[in-house]
Amino acid sequence: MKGYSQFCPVAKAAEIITMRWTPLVLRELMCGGKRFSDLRRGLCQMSPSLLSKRLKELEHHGIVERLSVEGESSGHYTLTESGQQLRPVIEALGEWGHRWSRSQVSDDDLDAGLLMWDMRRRLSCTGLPVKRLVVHFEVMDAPAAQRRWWLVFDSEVDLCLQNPGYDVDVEVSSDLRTMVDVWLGYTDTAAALRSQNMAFTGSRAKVRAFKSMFKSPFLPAAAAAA
Amino acid sequence: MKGYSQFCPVAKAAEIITMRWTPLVLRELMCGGKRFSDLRRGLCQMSPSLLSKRLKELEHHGIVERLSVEGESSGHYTLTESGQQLRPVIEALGEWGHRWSRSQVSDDDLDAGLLMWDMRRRLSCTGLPVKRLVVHFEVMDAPAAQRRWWLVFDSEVDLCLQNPGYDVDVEVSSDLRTMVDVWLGYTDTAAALRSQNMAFTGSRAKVRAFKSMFKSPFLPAAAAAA
DNA sequence: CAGTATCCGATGCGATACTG
DNA sequence: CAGTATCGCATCGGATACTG
Repeated sequence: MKGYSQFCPVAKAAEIITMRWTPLVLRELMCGGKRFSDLRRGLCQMSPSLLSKRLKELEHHGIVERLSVEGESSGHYTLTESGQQLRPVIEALGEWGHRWSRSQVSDDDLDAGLLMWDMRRRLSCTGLPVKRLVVHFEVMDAPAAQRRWWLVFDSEVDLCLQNPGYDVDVEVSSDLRTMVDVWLGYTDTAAALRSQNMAFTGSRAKVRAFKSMFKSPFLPAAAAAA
Repeated sequence: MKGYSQFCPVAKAAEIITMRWTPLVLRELMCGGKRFSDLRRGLCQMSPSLLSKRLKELEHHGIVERLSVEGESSGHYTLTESGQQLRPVIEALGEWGHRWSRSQVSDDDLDAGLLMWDMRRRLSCTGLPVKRLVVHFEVMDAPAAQRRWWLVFDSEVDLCLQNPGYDVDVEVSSDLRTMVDVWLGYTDTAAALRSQNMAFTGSRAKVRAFKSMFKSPFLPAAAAAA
């Protein structure tokens, strides 16, 4: 990308940050992605060569650092101090997007894989009243390969496309649009259940446990918008 | 630009905001530019057709509104509520750029026209102890067409490439790099004068008056960085 | 002045295949 | 798994000229 030939700080920052995919690469790093394959999961439409190129560019600009890990063939990518300080930029983008581009979310922006991956990395199992909770999601209108997911809340949170073998505690079923709306905090979980666009199945106690932790991370943004 | 096929708010916002030139168009609007020609002055390397296209896109996304003005052939562009709320995004970009991309400012990012235009729109003459102050800038190393500028601080601030006829109160001369560094708050005015990379000429009183108003608008950012 | 139309070249980037 | 190399098309956008 050619520069803007302007000394203005907005222009200089934009030259680096606003290249295609770059804000999303930064988002992945800010969400804790470290390995190349972590990043790819959240950037599934991005070709590996382009991801590699962007990471090099970010490294070159001192935003990303590549750390080799003892005993592993490949290293980890992390944000430098300069990269950390881009957080307000990405957050501001996200807040604006949450508030103002809801209507732009088209059907082919909806991807069950990205949704589940985002849940897996943003839901925390701390304070769970049971030792382990196994939740089976069924995305009713997704293509076969993306219909069934298992989230296992244990010491870690785990995401599987195959039944991991444990007994299922809670079954969640819904269409994809509803699930995304709930996850983004546009629709209240209770409202989705009431309207029967979403259903939870399981013992009262397990369902309650699940509800207590299944909170949209976008609720602050949703509240700020209102 | 093709979208990212992600429902994530960061992605949806990035699809719109991070297109080439768009952050700079927004910057211009946020700095008060209203007419097509205002915008062009701050975007001198952008072709009018592309500016027109970007404005249409922004209008289409509900970020910019085009208001026709009574009795004028062309209207004014303004930010809608949604556009106003992009201010934190552009500001965050600018703050990061100010802090982290100083070293990336190359010689051909330096443009006397943009510098003077930015001064003209960001310096305010309120509180000036004289009724009018005429300042002549000479950018020693700029090409002939961009060497000499007059800023007239009156009820309004005016910028001319020709001597506007008034007597000059203060003469400022410097090389372009120094001027930009001072304007961006990287170099203190006093330090630039001491090192003789910049010189002010004029009566003691007029020079003092000028110094009192010639403040970098980036000082808050510079302070935050330190 | 305030834009629009057209053209064409560079290149960004997506797809695919490949390697340590 | 963690990337890299290559290829070719699409498109973005820069230049220029034009119009109301």
